[in-house]
Parts: sequence; structure tokens; C-alpha cells
Amino acid sequence: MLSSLKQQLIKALYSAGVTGSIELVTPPKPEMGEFAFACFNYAKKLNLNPAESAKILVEDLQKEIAEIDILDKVEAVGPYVNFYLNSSLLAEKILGSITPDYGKQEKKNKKVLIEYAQPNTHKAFHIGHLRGTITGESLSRIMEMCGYNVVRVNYQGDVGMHIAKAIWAIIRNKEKYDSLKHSSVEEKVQFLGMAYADGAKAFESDEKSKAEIVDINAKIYKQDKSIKEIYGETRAWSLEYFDKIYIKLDTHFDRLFFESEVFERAIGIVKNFLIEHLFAESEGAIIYRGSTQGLHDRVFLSSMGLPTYEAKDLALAELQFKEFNPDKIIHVIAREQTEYLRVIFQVLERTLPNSRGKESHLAFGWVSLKSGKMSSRSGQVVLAEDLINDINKKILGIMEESDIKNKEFISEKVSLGALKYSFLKTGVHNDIVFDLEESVSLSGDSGPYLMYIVARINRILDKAGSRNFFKKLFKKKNVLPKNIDSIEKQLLMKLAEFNDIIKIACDNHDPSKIAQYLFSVAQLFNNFYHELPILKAENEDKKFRIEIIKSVHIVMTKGLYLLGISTVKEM
RNA sequence: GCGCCCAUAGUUCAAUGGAUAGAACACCAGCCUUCUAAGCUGGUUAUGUAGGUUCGAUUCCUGCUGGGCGUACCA
Repeated sequence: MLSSLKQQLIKALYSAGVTGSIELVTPPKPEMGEFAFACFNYAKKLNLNPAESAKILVEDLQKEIAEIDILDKVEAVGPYVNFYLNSSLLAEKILGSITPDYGKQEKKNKKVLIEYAQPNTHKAFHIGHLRGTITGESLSRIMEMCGYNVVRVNYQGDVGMHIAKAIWAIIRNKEKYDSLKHSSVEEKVQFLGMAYADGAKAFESDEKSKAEIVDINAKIYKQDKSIKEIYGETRAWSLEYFDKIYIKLDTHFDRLFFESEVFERAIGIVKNFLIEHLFAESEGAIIYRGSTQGLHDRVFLSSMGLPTYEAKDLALAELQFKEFNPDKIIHVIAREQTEYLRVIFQVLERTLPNSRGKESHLAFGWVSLKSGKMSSRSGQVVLAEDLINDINKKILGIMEESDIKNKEFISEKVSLGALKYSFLKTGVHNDIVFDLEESVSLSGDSGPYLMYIVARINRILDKAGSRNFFKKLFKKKNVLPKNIDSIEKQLLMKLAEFNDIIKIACDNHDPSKIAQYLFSVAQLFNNFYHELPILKAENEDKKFRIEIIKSVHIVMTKGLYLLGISTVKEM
């Protein structure tokens, strides 16, 4: 928003004799001005110490900046040249720029496929899937805001050994399975989770069971009659359950890909390229020798002739390019698969040359629990559903004494906000340590803290009779007070950063940049709210402050939207 | 063993190579006859270790220590 002003200042610095690339920084304290230029490199060129060169530069700048009317003064402070902006003109400029479209960037005419969630049927939807899903939806919204044509896709594993393990256990507990047919989807899925855990355990510990599971796996691929009914039924349970979760998380997909629709083609691709010696035979399996390229060797076709995840990914990529012809594909997948995906991308350069440079992996960090590592094999998984319910309970507790209506509705929105924020506020690549005792944070640097800002502003605007504040925003008459408080100026400057922050989040594929920014807006707003009266302020001040809170409302609502969080009117 | 990633306050997280390393939680002391106290104000506490590059290093490089992940028929 203030980039044109920055450009003007940079131009002035060049005219004053600065060379090389120039970057303006924000001074650490508001009383030090709004922008600053560090003179270290400049001083080197002049062969002076930085503080002296800053003084000289300020002298040389006087002529250049005379015509920039928004600039109040320029001052040398130690090794920095600090620029001080006129509060009134700045406020006018910033408030004028914050429209309901604020943050939206020009169309880029680029299609990006964002693949996320990727749960496997017959297994739990756990805390790791939750992070991936929340991250994927947020990234989608951010990239849309930045002008990309985003296609949301999901790739769900509905064939393979994990299914065989579950079905093996289900067959041995057929009575329970039969009894569940009219139960809730939650109960059904819980049963599947247990079955998977049992099957996985038997697979590890007992050779006979292992052989049986391997046999079932082959039957799944062949759609063998003996398991077809159970397979179809339980697959449907999982998918119904996933849909409920996606709706709850406020995400959706333009296309659901399944392993079952790509595995045949997967075998074909591997066989074709075996002839071209891209793959090799080893111990009865067809493998790719990544080790010759500094990567891992990976099995693509098992010794039973069945495709592994590796092979299926080749066919998936082919299908994704065929259907959507994207400029870029981002696979939002946990970090532990980084080296695996490097192999896949390398193989794809041969099997699908068009994919070169377009496939990418957004590796999100591990979600661990303070009480220990999470694993669906041990059966001690933290289910997404349980976590959400747990948070909801705590929020209802907090709301107990309030006289707000619709408590259930609001507490659900607030718990989802709390959950999403707690996952997104940490850098996307970094691990998150989750304390189940404390659940997610509900105060301080938390989702509810941010949502609370919007609720507070709504209340004030209601009382001020500005319900239609979006319309009113444009009909204002630029009533600005003569004295603008430092806190008001800081808040406005922060609001002006929104566009830059969105761009950074988009370029880095990292929603945490938005989350951290919104928190700083919220802190400044709460400062402002406590320091300065709004409705009881004098005429000009009151109008000005109402304009400010409308702008805060826009930025907070949009920013939270980018995190996948919808706000509530009151809380 | 080899490869990739990480190490900042009691805890969980920030910090394009630059101004006094910021927050939140927890703990202590205050603030509701005044726009929602899920809030605000004040207080205590940190860059794993040894070197190197630089005017300047939490940031870049190397060794060490301590963690996480990956490493053939799972996904």
C-alpha cells in the first residue's frame, strides 16, 4: 500500500548518491519514524563511519525530498537515516485505501493445483491430517487472494496394504462388523481404526497373519468377490466420515483422486519404462536406483507385481496434468516424506517430462505430543474429532456466564478458530509440540484473541449506528483530527502492511506470516481500545476512530479468512 | 553407518546479516459505576558448545554435543 511512497524515498536516496540495492526498514520504535535506511554500505563507499555518513546523507537529501509532502522530516539517528511521515496525510492515504477489496491482488493467469489432506480410508483422521488439511485450505485461500487460479485436490488412499490390514481384522471380527451397519459413522470409523491397529500389529508379529494380509492385499487389487462387499462398505464409511470433517473444517475439493483409479496405469508406466532401463529388477521387485543419484532406492512394483505408493504417484501425476494442465502442483505433505518425494519428482522427469519444474512439495513439520509421539500403529492416535470436541467443551465453559445467545453455534466457530490458529501460527516447516492437557490456547496469542477484536468492533459499530459500515466507509468526508495519537498512527501503519504480508505468505507458502501479522494488529488494536475512547470522543476524533475500527475490521476479517477462520458477530 | 532437518526465557513460538533478541503461556502485583476483563498495565527469565567469515552473526561456514525424520517390496 505504501510501496509507491517507498519507491519515492528510494528514488530520492539514489539521487542523493546512494548506489546499489536499497532497502527501507522499519525502525524498532515508533518515535524513530516510519521508515529508515541503514548507511553501513554507503559509509564504506564514502570511507566514513556510518553515523557521519548518515548525517551527510540527510544534508544531500533535503532537495530531493522537498516535494514529497507526506514527509515531515528526515533525520540521522546513529548509522540510520530515519524518515518521519505526516500523520494526517498518512491517515488519509491509508484509510482511503482500505476497501472491502483490500488485500486482493491482480489475476496472474496461472493455475496451481494444491493437493492436501490425503487421508487413507480405513485409518484414523488424526492430528497430522488435521494440520495438513488446515494448512492446505489456508494456502489455497492465500494464493487465490494473490490472483492464482487455485484447484483444490485430495488424493485418498483406498487400496494397498493398510486396507488389507484392516480388512484382515474385520473378517476376524465379522459379528461386530455386521452389528455396526446401522450405527453412527463415528462408531463405524472407530471400529475401522481399531481393526487397522490390530491388523498392523499382527502383520509385524506373526508370519502366518502376515501372509494372510498379503493375500488380502492382492484380492483388493483384483476386486475379489470374497472381500468385495466388506471393502466397498467400509470404504464408504471412511469417505462419509472424511466428508463430515471437511465440512466441519470449512474446506472442500474440486477433485478427489483415489489410489484405486490410478493403480492399473501405474503398473503400465513402470513396465514401459522398465524397457527403457529407468527401473531395474532386484529380488523379484521392480525398483528405481535412486542411490546412484544420491537418493534412496525405492520399490515401484512389489515382487507380487503390485504397484507401491511410488508407482501410483507416477500415474497420479499423469492424471493431474492431463485433467488440469496446471502451471504448478503443490503437494502439502508432512516433512518425513521429503526424501521420498525427491525420488518421485526425479523419476517423473523421465516418465512425464512436462512435469519438470512444476511439481513441488510443501513439507509441513511434525505434530508431536508432549506425552510422546503419535502413531496410528499403536492405536493411540489423537483423532481430529476428539480434539475439536475437547476444545469446544472448554469454550462452552468460558461462555457459561455470558448472556450471549447461540452459544453452541458461537463456541463451535470459536473452537475451530482456536484449533486452526494453533496449527497455523507456527512456521509451516517447523514441528509443533502439542500439549493435550492444555489443549489449544484460548487466550493470548490465540484464535479467540483475534476473533474477539472483530466482536468488539461489531459491538461498537452497533452502538454507533454504523451497521452498514461497508457502505459508509466510502461516503466519509475525510474528517481527520489535527492531533493523531501515536497509537493510532502505529495501528494505521500496521494496517498498511497487509498487502505485503499476504505476498510474503504466498511466496513462501507459509500461512504463519499472516497469523503473526494479525496478532500484531490485534495487540495494537487492544492498546488503542484501552487508551482511547471511541464513542465518547469529541466530534472529529470520534469519526476518525470509527473509520479506524472499520479498517481494522476489514483487515482482521480478511486475514482470518485467509487462515480459514470465519469470525462471529459476538462472543 | 549414510542422508535430510532442528537446537532462542521454566514452556510454546518470533526475529530479509544491522538500532536495546520480540511475543504468548505460566508466576507475582494492579485495572470492570466509563465502547465486551476471551481484555489491558507493570515485574522476573534466553541465542546448546568451540571456532571461522564480517565494521557487525540468533541468522552464513566448519567441528562437537543433543534431538527428530528418512534409509526396498507401508502410505
